[in-house]
Amino acid sequence: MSRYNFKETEAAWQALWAERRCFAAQEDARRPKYYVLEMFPYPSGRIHMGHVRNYTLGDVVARYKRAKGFNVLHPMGWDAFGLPAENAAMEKKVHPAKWTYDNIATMRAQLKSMGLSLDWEREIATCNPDYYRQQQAMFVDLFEAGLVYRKEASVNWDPVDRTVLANEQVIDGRGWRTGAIVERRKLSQWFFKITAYSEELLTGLQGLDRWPAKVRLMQENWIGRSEGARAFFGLAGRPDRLEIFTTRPDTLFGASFVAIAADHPLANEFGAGDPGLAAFLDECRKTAITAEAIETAEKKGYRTKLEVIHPFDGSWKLPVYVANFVLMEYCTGAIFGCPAHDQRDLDFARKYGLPVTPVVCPPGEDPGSFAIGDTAYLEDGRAINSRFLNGLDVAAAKRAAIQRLVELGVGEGTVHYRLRDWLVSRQRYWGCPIPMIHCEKCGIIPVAKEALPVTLPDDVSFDRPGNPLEHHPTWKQVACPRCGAPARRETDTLDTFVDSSWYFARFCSPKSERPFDPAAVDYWLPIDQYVGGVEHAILHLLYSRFFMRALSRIGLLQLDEPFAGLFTQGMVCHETFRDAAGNWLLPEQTKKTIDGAIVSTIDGSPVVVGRSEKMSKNRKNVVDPSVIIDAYGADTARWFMLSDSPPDRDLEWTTAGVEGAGKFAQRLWRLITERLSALPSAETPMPASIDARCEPLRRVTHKTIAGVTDDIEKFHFNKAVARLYEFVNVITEFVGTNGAQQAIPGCNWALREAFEALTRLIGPMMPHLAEELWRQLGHGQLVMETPWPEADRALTVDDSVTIAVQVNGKLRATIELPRDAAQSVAESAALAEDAVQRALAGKPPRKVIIVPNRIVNVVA
RNA sequence: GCGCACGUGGCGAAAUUGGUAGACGCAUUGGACUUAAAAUCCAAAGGUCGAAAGGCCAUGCCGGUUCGAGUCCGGCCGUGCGCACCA
Repeated sequence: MSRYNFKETEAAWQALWAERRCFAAQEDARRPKYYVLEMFPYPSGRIHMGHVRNYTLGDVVARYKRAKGFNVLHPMGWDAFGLPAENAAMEKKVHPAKWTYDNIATMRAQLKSMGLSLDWEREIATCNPDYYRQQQAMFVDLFEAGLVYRKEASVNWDPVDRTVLANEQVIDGRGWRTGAIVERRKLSQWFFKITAYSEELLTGLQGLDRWPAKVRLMQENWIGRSEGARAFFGLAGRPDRLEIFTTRPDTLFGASFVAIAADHPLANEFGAGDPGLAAFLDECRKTAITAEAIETAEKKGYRTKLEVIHPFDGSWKLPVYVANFVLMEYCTGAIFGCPAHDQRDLDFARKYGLPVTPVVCPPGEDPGSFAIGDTAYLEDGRAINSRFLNGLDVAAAKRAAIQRLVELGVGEGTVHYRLRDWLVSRQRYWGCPIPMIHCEKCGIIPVAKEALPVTLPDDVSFDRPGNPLEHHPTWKQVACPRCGAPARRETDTLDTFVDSSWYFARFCSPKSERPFDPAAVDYWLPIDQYVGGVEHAILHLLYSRFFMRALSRIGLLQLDEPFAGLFTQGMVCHETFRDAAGNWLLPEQTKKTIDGAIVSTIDGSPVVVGRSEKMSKNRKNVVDPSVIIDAYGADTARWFMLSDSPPDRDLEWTTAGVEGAGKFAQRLWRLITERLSALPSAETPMPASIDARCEPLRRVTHKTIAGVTDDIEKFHFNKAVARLYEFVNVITEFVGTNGAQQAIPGCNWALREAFEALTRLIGPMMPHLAEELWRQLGHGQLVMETPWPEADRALTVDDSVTIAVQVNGKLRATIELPRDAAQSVAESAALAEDAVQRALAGKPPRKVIIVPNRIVNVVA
């Protein structure tokens, strides 16, 4: 029995693909293009199973589309800047650049062993000065276009990584990488003006019909559009005014107080002359901002000595509170409270004895007697107690109130977005230097384009905490480009999410002297299919959508949406193991004893098996892809990744599953290679007449072609796998299990057809095995150069159909009928069934429902 | 708290979108081959009653619509994800 030697075979085909430059892409106006991309990896050391899944999914698409005749671009690169390199530098005394490039070399070799159809000639690394030089030029252009600015703001500070973070990188009040509770710090920082595109980024989502609805919704919520009005309340006895935002301008006559944030300028001003207020402000600032803290924190206010005047009535004064639930970060940091129609305001009013005036009357209630109890009324109704608004419904009252605000010059209708500008400066070394110079005389001056790139100095030390660029003895000393006086180079570097916001466009012309070659980006963009983890639903995917718009503004390309199709894959999970002391154990440090118990291989002690979780180094529930590829081969690892679980769901890694995949590869090998001698040659045309006994096999072949094609188009790879198993089972049954002698003698041509279809259909999933089988089948051409098989429609539709027969909705029999048989034929055939008659128990059917080619339901 | 998903055998999952629930795989059990094991092949298998034929019960729970519901509607329960003092 011959065994498939995956080790030699995989290496040989990989070498041949590389030698023939099979995956090198070139623009070709005559062919339809297809750009498929997986999110590029951070070179952390070695690839993990998440990478294997991600790149396998993308590679199936790439190879399939190539076979379908598309000109496919499928590149790979490295998201190479980032903090782990600096941490490694501190711990292992190795330079971040060396650490990073060593990791890239390791991971590149690992990826190559997977047999991915990647165009390695386009490989890029974001830490390469050739790459970040372009990014620095973009930064300067964006600065000049007003899309980059520097301002002092209250920002998120991660005390562990010792850098600021963007809003998107703070999750539940904690840094996204470190998990440390972020602090608020007032710092001068660089921002990208993503808010200039709030509306566009929101409406653009509607056109992304090949994105998961979930991701679109998340971005929609993140942008957080709310329509309402801004209104000005005059400060009693002062010339200035207080600006508030509300979504309910129709309830202005129900106002009973105004509340401002503790960080509001007015709060600070009054705190100076009011020790009680000063103490309250202190208390507010100390309150943590984690989810739990917010959940439990009591809603508190402090009544200031300030009063404001109602925008609609100069004689109506309202008290001003400082309240701990009003956020300076959101909108103007000031609200008006309408207790009758907002639950939080109601609680507040009850607590501090403020009036509760209903101004919206529910339908059916008497306006004269309607009163609010413990629950605010939030629904629609008619305006009451609201002078000129009385009688209007909520929507009309909103419009009328806004109109009056405008007439009186005390406000206007407005749209507010939750999205904040993107804070991009980081106080770290291993990132793209921000090409700016601070001159005492001239201010902030961009580095001249000719002087780019501003490269990172090599001679840095990580001996003390903080930014090594800041500590460098000479690097930041520079002459002002404008006046020549001694000036200071910007020592902040860019958020690595900037690097990843345009890498996919750089792949179109990775060696261009300009950021992009216009012909190349015109040809390849947008990306037809992007594949990656859902954890980037907001961060990377939103930033990139913004960045393409910003780059279009400065004329580098013309593109709004970079990712026409998006697929978010699930995680790779594995059981977790701990020993008696609670220490995590690697899967290979555990074994199953004869009686089924799991014990440690270190000391034989019992192991506690925990629930399956995402593979992570912390929990040690990881399996090294290289170990698997060495033991089972890349094709087997890929096949397992594709079987069983739908790609968008989490996948449970099991040794048994991988072994099953390996067995299938061997089974395929035997099935085909053991019967080669019986087959007609590869060039034999279809015989003029084919033995009727071959038809069942031919039908299954063509149905499988049609089914697998449809499954791949829809990303239902697990179903494609199941279908191929079924196909193999059918072929096996057809040929018998003891070699070729049992096959129907006249059907060798049909058998070759089945084998060839099978080989081509597994090509995207198990490319090496497919190539080898294709060669064994006598083909000189590569299977990856062979067009995708076409199903013969005449063979995918059966002449007869199995119809279910129900009595009162319960299955009683099945009948075989010619396709599209007359309803009367179906009815009499159904009624002729014994089981049907038994179920009817002699009663005549009241009604017979017939769905052609599907079902007959007899109603008794 | 708000929003969005999802709940199907021992396990991963299918189910042509309202029409034969459990395809396919894993694990399991029996058998063949073998001195034996591995590998391979064949077969069984949702639960339950039954010797069998066959019946009944089964898609988280409770209702509803329908000739017919895993699929649609309403209400619970549970899990996961996102956002969260959002004005």
